[in-house]
Amino acid sequence: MSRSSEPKQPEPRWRRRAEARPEEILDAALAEFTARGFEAARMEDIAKAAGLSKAAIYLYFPSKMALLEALIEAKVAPLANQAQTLATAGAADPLMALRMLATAAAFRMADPNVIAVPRLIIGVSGRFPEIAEYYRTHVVERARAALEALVDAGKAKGVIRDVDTKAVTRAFIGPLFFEAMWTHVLRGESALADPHALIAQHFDILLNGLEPRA
Amino acid sequence: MSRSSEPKQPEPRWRRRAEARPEEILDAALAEFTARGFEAARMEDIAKAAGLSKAAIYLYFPSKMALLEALIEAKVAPLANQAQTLATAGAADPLMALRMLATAAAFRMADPNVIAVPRLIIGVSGRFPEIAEYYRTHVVERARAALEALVDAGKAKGVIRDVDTKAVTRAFIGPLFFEAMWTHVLRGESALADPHALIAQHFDILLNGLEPRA
Amino acid sequence: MSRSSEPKQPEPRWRRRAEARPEEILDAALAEFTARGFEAARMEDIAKAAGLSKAAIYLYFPSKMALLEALIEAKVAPLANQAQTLATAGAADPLMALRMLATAAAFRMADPNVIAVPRLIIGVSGRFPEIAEYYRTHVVERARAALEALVDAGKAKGVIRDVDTKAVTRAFIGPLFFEAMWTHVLRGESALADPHALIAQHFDILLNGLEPRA
Amino acid sequence: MSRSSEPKQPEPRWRRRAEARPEEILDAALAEFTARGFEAARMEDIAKAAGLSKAAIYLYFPSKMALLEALIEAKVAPLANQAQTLATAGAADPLMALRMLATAAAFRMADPNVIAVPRLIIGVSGRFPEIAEYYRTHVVERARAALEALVDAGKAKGVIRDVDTKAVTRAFIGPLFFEAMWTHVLRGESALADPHALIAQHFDILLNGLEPRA
DNA sequence: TATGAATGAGTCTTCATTCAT
DNA sequence: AATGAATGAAGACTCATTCAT
Repeated sequence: MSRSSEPKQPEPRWRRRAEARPEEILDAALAEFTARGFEAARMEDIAKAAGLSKAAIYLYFPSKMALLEALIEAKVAPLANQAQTLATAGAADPLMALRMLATAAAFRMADPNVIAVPRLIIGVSGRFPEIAEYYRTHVVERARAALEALVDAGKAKGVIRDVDTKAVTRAFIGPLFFEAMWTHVLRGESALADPHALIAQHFDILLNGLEPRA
Repeated sequence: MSRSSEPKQPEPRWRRRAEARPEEILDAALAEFTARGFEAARMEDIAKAAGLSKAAIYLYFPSKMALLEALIEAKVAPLANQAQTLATAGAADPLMALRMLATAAAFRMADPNVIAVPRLIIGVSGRFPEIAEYYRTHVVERARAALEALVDAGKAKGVIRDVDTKAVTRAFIGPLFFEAMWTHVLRGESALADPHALIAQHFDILLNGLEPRA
Repeated sequence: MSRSSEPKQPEPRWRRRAEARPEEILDAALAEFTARGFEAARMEDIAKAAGLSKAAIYLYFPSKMALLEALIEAKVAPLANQAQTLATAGAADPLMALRMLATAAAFRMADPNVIAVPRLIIGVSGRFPEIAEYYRTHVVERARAALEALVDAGKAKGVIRDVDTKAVTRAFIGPLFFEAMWTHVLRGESALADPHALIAQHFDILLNGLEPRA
Repeated sequence: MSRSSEPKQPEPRWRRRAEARPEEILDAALAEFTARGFEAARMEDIAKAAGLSKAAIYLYFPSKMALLEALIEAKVAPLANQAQTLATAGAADPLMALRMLATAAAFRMADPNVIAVPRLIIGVSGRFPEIAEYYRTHVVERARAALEALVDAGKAKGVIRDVDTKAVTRAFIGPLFFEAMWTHVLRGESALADPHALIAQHFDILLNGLEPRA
């Protein structure tokens, strides 16, 4: 039990938190990029937001562009995983999985960060198509694939009508995406004041297509 | 001799295109803004694309920002009108109106210019919220209102089930919007290779929610 | 005779001397590069010396490096030609040619600009070996070749002893080069206060080797 | 216990190389300064080459400039001594001394380090005239003086013709200097592939001027 | 109306130098 | 003695905008 028995762990008191820095910087960068756009964001502001001097950022990232890339990559990895998980975990009860997914999505939509990255990508897609492509292949395409797998599973199980899988998927994603843009980019009044009710409505529409009503 | 005898024709040899200029410039600006983003777009490139010298642009627009504003305004006006028209024209047969609308939208989606403005707005929304607001109130809100009017009309006529109007509207717009982003921003392969078929599918899903199948 | 008969030569009164600029800039650049070294020279100072704003330089040269390259090239061309001329023009009386050459060189040595370029090249040779090579092949090697041709011609005519051509050439160039460095780089007191006398001495030494004294 | 009993040996485990450090650093500095020029050389690279961290250099030298100064001084001292020695040691047989000197110089010329310092000085002379002056007074002027002493001694002994001492000296140094620049700075093919033979030729020229052939 | 030339203000990036450990 | 982390100051380069013609 006794910690005292352990040999000396030099563990400098706080090591100037060097290894926390990259993440802090990326967070600051995302914030600035989102607020001002990639081009208009100033390294100095990112630095200030991260609590560093301008020059210090370059100890961790070699350029503004690298910051953007690292940012995308960092934010993308978890999403890709989630998609993977979803497809397998939901295979047992695809319909339930879709329902839960929509509800979860609707709730997370209150967080402006959710669309921060997509929005950023839309902004830079013209100049850096590789980034758009990276996002498409690593996130959107995987998410689509996961959803399609769920729908196909549902169709196989007979719990979902025989509709075009791609169309359903699009019909599933689209409104959520649009809602996010509407709310956080256009700053329109969210229709999701009561996400429960509205998602139910939305899903009802979809489900009526998927699962013909009695 | 005799200049004085002529009526006041100030030698219009080159004049002809003069008043076409503003529009040409705006087109060039939209192209550059879309391709590079507002910040990264260079006045010089816009000028080149419009066939003018950099300085000449300033004879028509006082600043880059003014270019952006004029651009939005110019592209927005027709849309606002269309929305207006739609609501009234479609009142007679709302369901048919919605169908035609979806089909038309799907077809126009092949044109990358369709999302050029929305995309641009997403890009600058962080820095110029007024622009985002302008677009929201002048375009998106009106379009929504028009659609909602159609749906409500449909419900009143009994040809549309009693669902939540806002939800249907979102379910109608969302997938189209998403498809546009997917295709032109992320450069994903369009699911609309055969728009007819797919829109039918999409609409089928919606309609199954709107108009319960037998 | 009458100019008046000619059609309108628009010839703007002074055309803002745009085409004189590049040379002015190069001169300023040479001065700064020589005074401070390539790295330490600031574009702003070059601009100031050339009577322009910093940004204006970039209308004529795309980068500091380009400035250096253009500079070398501009200063090198005439030298290369002179070498060419020398070899042919002097073929008739090689000994006289060498004498005159040495005298001319000694006189021009008073001008600090003479070694400005060689000195600059020595300074940047480590970082930009291509520039050193360019200078070697275009200037030094040609000069050597021209001198060697003269010496060989002299030997063929019997007015120069049968010494090793390369060695003579080196013995001819070396002291002049050293004198230049001594005077302008190390700011030592020139031994050439009376170039005539000293060149005579120097040449006497050489000639006594070339043409054994009675 | 008992530390007190030991004599003051402050644990010299690692000490050994400590006092070699300054020299190692200076060597690294010379290498970098030569390769990139004083301005372009980065302290970090010097540190790396010397096997230290950037900050550690400052424990030995207070600034980059100090590094340059120390460097010059360190490299200059031996040269000054050699010159001193030369003049006295060669007084007995000045002609032989000059011959040996030339041969030795020619052989040492294969080592690129020989001109490293002169080259460096030429590079920084514009910005730091004091350094150029230091080098001139401490090295070049002394070397000249030593050579002139030899020549004068030769003249006094009657083994050297009565030429202008300064001119001979210059004629002696110049070609060697030029050869060094040619070889190591311009990277031209050395004429000294066989130094013996060529020096003989070179010296032959000089000596024929000093000591008229039969 | 049109433009080649010019510039002021700004941004990214670098680097000698210092600091805390 | 040594270093990883940090920064202030500076410089190359860009670009929206203005000016003179």
